[in-house]
Amino acid sequence: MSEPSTCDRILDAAETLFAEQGFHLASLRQITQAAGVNLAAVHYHFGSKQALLLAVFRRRLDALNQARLKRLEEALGKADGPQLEDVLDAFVYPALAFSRGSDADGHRFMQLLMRAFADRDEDLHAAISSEYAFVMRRFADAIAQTLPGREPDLLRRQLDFIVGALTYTMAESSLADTRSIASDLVRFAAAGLRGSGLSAELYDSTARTGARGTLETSS
Amino acid sequence: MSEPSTCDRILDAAETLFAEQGFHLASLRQITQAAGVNLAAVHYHFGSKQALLLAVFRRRLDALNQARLKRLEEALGKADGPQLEDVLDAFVYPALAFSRGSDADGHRFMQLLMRAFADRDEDLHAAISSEYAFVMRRFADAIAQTLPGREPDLLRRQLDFIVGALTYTMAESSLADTRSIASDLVRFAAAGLRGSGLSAELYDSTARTGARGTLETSS
DNA sequence: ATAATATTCAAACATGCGTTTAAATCGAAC
DNA sequence: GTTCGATTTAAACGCATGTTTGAATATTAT
Repeated sequence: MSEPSTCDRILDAAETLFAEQGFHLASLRQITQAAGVNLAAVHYHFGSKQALLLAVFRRRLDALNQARLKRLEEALGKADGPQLEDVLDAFVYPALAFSRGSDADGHRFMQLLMRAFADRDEDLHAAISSEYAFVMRRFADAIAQTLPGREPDLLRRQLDFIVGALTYTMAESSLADTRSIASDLVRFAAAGLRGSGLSAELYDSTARTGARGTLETSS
Repeated sequence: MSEPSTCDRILDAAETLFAEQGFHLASLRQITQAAGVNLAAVHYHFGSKQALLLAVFRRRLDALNQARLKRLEEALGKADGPQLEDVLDAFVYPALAFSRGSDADGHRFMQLLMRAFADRDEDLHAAISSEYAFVMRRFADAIAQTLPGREPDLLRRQLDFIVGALTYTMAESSLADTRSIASDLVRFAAAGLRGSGLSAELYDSTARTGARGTLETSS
């Protein structure tokens, strides 16, 4: 009885095969065969293929969110108030460590996560968003606290830049050192945030000669 | 004969449906019905569903690469040498304009492109890379020219950050103004690049004293 | 007009899919 | 030891898919 349960074996196999081949290409026959369980076990324990995918996501996102929030709490509890780099690191590092840890499936899950963002599956998107919205707002608030006066719309847009950079980086198959990648990304994001406090829209209102017109103010 | 040819009608419908639903979910019956052509026309003109996908990519990537390189040439031809913002804009703006232009299919194609990066389809990945490698190197060289002394490995990594931010932003369905998004992203990327070029030891300011401990201490 | 070629068409083929079913097997509780 | 619910199993169902086929039609050149 040291064997993992049927549910866990299905979840593990599904996570691997969904990430490797995509949701629609990975078949339940493949998954159940890799898990060493019967085909019908999926519908017995989860109800449908789609519900299985959601279960795979939930299991990992819970752990990731917890790790991120724990680090965020540490950053917020500092004596002098939160430092921007600490907040960014609390967001970036757990995800990268998760995607490159000793568990090879972590990396595959992160590829699956990026796939989910690329997909237009609305049910899946909604499920992930609801699982993430709370965490994202905590981080947005913390970052705003370190950048007083920043317009909320611009900050949201810049957070998307960081999420994109992080997601894309995680999906890359390069096996470079996690900590150094996290360091580089935090530094890059912090510099990007600090160095572009004013929205381009404020400049665009007067310069109508195209994007380059607004960009040549590279003082 | 004022109607578009069968090939073009298939390509248009395929681009839309691949982007909306993904490669494996969009069926040839859907595509040929939307195009108003017979089911077998796909195999007659393209050979297979996969070959149709590659044809869809090639048609758009040619145009995007051309637009990017044209703007890059303009940036490189400036009297005082290329400005970092101009080079970044040459990379960012055509993609964003393409994804949000008057042609609604442009946006869908960019979603399809992000999907391709998330997919592990090696044939597709190789085809896209070969179509992109030349352009990417041109831009990497141009950026390196504006940031003398930057370590090539770090620059490559930072370029991936920018590609990720751009790709993720393009896949978002928000309909905000293209030029303002491009400007914000260029400004963010330029600040990120300029502000994080120094090694960790030299990058030392009061704002960062807490980050190093967090980043380089494993939990 | 005729022949040759290129293209379109409706129909079928083989396959794999997610799902369902109903019987078989297991594990405790009484 | 029997009973009863939980779990596993093998088999089948219905359906959609990519692909192929061969005849019908349009296009072009002679």
